[in-house]
Amino acid sequence: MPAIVRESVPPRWQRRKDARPGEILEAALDVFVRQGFSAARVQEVARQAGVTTGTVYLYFASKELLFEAAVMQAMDAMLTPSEQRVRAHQGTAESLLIELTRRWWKTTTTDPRYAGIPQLIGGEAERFPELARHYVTEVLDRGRAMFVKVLKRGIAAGEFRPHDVQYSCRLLMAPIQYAFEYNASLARFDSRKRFDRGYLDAHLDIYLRGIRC
Amino acid sequence: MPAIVRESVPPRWQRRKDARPGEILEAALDVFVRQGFSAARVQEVARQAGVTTGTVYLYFASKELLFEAAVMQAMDAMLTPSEQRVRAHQGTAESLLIELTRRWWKTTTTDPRYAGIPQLIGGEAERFPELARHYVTEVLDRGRAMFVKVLKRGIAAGEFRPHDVQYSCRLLMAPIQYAFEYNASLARFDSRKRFDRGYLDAHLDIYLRGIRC
Amino acid sequence: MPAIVRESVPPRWQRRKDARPGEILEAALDVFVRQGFSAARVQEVARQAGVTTGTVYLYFASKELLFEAAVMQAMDAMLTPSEQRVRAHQGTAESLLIELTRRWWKTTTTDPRYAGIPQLIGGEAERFPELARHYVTEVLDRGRAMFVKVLKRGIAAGEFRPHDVQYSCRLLMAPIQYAFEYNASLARFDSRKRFDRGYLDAHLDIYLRGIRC
Amino acid sequence: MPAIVRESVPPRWQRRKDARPGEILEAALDVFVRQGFSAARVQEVARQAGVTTGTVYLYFASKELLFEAAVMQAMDAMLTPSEQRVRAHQGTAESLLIELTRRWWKTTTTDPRYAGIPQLIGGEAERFPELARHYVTEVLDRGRAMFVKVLKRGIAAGEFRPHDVQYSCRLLMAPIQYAFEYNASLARFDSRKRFDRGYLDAHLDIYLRGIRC
DNA sequence: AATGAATGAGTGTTCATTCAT
DNA sequence: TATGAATGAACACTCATTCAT
Repeated sequence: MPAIVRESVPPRWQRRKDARPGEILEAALDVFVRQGFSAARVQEVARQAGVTTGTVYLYFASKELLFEAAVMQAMDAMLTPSEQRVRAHQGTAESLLIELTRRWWKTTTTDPRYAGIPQLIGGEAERFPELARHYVTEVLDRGRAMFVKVLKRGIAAGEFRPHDVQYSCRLLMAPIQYAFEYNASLARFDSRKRFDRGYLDAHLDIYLRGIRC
Repeated sequence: MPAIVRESVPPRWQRRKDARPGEILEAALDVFVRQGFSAARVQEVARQAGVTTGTVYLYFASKELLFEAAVMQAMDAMLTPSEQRVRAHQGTAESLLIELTRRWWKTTTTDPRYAGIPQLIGGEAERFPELARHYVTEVLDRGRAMFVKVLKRGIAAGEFRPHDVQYSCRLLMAPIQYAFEYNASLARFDSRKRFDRGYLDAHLDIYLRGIRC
Repeated sequence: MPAIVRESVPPRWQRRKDARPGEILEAALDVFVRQGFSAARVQEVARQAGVTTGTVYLYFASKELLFEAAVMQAMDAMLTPSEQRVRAHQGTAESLLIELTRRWWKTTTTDPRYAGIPQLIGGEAERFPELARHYVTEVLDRGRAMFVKVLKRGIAAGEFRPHDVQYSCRLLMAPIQYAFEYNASLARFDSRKRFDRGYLDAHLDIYLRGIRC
Repeated sequence: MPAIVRESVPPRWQRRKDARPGEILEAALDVFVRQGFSAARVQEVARQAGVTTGTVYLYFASKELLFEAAVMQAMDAMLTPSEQRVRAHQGTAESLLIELTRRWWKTTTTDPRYAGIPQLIGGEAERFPELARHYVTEVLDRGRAMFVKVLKRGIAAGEFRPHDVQYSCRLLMAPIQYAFEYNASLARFDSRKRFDRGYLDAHLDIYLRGIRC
């Protein structure tokens, strides 16, 4: 989801200059997504990063800070620079909506490393409220704002019938987000895996029919 | 002569063999949903159930079995008992769809104890695959089958345009399930809490327009 | 091993008049011999005695006292009234020695319930020194005294050559006691089980040749 | 100007990866022999080894495995390395028998650390059958085989009268093994401690007279 | 007397964190 | 920097003992 230029806020989860911290964060993200915060073992993170336990603590003062840093980095990576597309786009709102949605789907399913992040954040919201708040305000709200802009443009242009875009933007996003979560965790137990490309097409088909004039 | 005043010493414990398991399961569900399996403490479950740790192990042989029992019980309670409505219904497929959906929404939001279960199951799918499989086959698949039946009936009756109901049933359910998960975890960090009744109405509005002939 | 009339010493390990305590003690002995004191479970004792846990504590104030009572009772039962035979015997010392030894062997192997007691006492000597002392003074020393008496008589009669009977009595008993312990624990892992009747005969044969004039 | 005095702060711990396992095993053996498996506390083992509980688990995955390792090591150390003496010996079978027996006695009483092992193994045979089997086949059977060889040689040479050496080898060993066990546990409650060097001499005296031609 | 559900102190074990090397 | 052996606090689980029934 979108984002433009990030102001240099120096938060707790600072990244060092070297490559090491990055490798550790990548490994951490993987382990945390698969196991959750509590079940994840720092040693396992170290092993996957190809370092020893002590090294992890050389860069991150605690497991909690490692978690925060890993998730923050992942969230940053989720903020795709799609907002520029919104400004630059010349065609209909509908075509833009389709393009943005397809790109989102493609990005996430191509690199599924981050598909489990939202579920992880939701699951650890009790213990890491700051992270949850960050996700809601910096990732979700920004994505919503982008879609809201397009939906409003479509209404203004007479493409879409007038309606509460706060709801419709959520209804555009929810099936996609649900699909990502499902594919990341439960899909493997489902014999009828239907959260595929056809699912997205069906979604856009029904959804767009539903909001057109 | 004053009667001897018996100071009512409350007994150190009560003997309630039949009630205990249920109370423990209820407490366990609450704790597990909030903290996840690993972060949850058996002692905390015991405390919430009003017993000591040992008592928990009197009824459940291990933390894992306690978890499974709690989630299983909750899943059973989630099983939509609406299938009879589908058989009995006389009106249009659309009206039935609306009724079923509204009932589902109402049940879950009225008794929000179970709203976090799917997220919990998804988060622990790696560690409890059996539970995940059970959820997919016994809860999700049955719910899907119910909606599929109504959608097919609607298509047959000419209410809905022909389409792949495997997708449309998922698209009917996904926004609702996503809303439940969101409300159970992230909503509290969202200043614009819009996964409310209006959201459901908007969903039905857009969705039904989208599949009508 | 021998003993005559026991003076009525009222020790901690008092037996109640009922049958219950006896059944519990019997079960306790069995469990303690098989598992040792620490590994034994009071519940298991109760189960084998056909009562519930609480009942055990109705008769024995603690697991330790139960253990002491069980072992004491068993020791009492090991004290066979053979000393009378020593006094009454008319034949040679050798024939008496053979008779006493065979009787001891027969008694213990016929009713192997008590074969494991000495090993149990030895294993728990650290924790139950009183019991160990009792075994040494009341069981072992008495048995030794009996055999010493016969050996001395044999020497006096010119049957056996003069020697230190403190040693020879121990050397008469040791192979037998070792055989009991072995048969009670390790024999089952031994493919060549040779601590049988032939072993006893060989013992008497070699031993008697060794002490004869 | 006085040199700065460095107060020698002792390090919180030493890093001794190679030495640790051995030290822990030694401590473990001591504790297990004295208390038995169940009564022994891992913490006590750690304390005696001069480490913390966690360190024990760094080298041994569980209390059971620690037990097995400790007993196994001790058993290996018990394996009579006397077999070469049997092959090399030039004198009479009797003199060899005496030499082997005296050496066995001396070794065990000089380093009495291992005197309690057989009793420990016997006591835990129910819980650790593998260990018991190993003891019987690798320690007892090998010791027996050694003595059997010498006894047969003696019979062939006309030193000993013909007899079943399976029994006589056991009768040679049993009084010694019993003495070890006794000295390791009950001897301290015995006012007449006679399982001493004189006991061994008496044993050899009687036994050899018993099997000579 | 008898029961067995409930207790709670204690034990084995894990793992985030530290620090001697 | 980097290591990984060592720590110790915390947790799951057990079981002797109690006591309401």
